[in-house]
Amino acid sequence: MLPIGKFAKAGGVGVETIRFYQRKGLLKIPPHKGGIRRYGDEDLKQLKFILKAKAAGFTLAEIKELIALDSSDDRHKAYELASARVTALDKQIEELKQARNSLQQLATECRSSKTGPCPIIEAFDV
Amino acid sequence: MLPIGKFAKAGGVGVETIRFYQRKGLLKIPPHKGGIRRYGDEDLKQLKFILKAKAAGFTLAEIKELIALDSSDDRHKAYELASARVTALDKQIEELKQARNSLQQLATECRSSKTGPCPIIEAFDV
DNA sequence: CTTGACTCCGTACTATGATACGGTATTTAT
DNA sequence: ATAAATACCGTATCATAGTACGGAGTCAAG
Repeated sequence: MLPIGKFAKAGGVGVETIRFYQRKGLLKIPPHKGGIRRYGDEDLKQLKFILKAKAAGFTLAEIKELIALDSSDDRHKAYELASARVTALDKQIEELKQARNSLQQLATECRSSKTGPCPIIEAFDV
Repeated sequence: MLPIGKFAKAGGVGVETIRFYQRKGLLKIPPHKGGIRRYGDEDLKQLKFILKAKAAGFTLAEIKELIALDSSDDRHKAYELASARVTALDKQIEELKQARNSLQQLATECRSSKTGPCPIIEAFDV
């Protein structure tokens, strides 16, 4: 059972971020045994979930919804949220890949040739 | 030569966004021939560049830098910015792919089985 | 048994990227 | 030639996701 500082560190975020997520209702505030609140495995799991869901492009509001859904029986809603995000992710991944390739080419050109400006704006003119 | 409303529409953004980019120095403010400013092909190209660079994950501040660089001869800086972003994009694309797969699986499970909650938090427990 | 680090909690501030408002001026369509 | 739609510009407000501050309380090591 960790105090907030260790808990935050275990998740790789700052203390203030924990408190922020608590205020938003994404993490519950543990009962305090004598003044200082302590966090356990479940809390850490929840925090890691939040961070991964964030990395998947969910907003905090959506994550809150997912957490509520996690213990509910609304499979349909869960399915919808997940598959909408899969679709959005597919689109985004494609976009990022394209952008990546444009940039890679730009980088290569900028490195190989010696003089004159890099046509940065042109490079994205796909 | 388009007035701001048509120009914004051509780029798929709102008028206020154009004005915002102008204030930020990402778009230049064209001279006004008799009260109303008009935008041409170059402006549209620049706007589209901004939007694509944004999609590539550059911040507006970085985009401003890229635009300045576009007409400068600092190939080295351009190379650095581009390749740093390529690295970041590769990482992000990987992350998104993982997230995508977790979600896809979650969606499938939520659809196929009929009862009980979807283990949403578990699903990300990779 | 104190001193320094950590916690608690409320409130305020920050950064980023827009969006909205409002008064005046100018177009454009009828 | 006049009314509705646009444009101009400065300033204000918003949403998201934090980050910081400050005073009071608590804990742990020397």
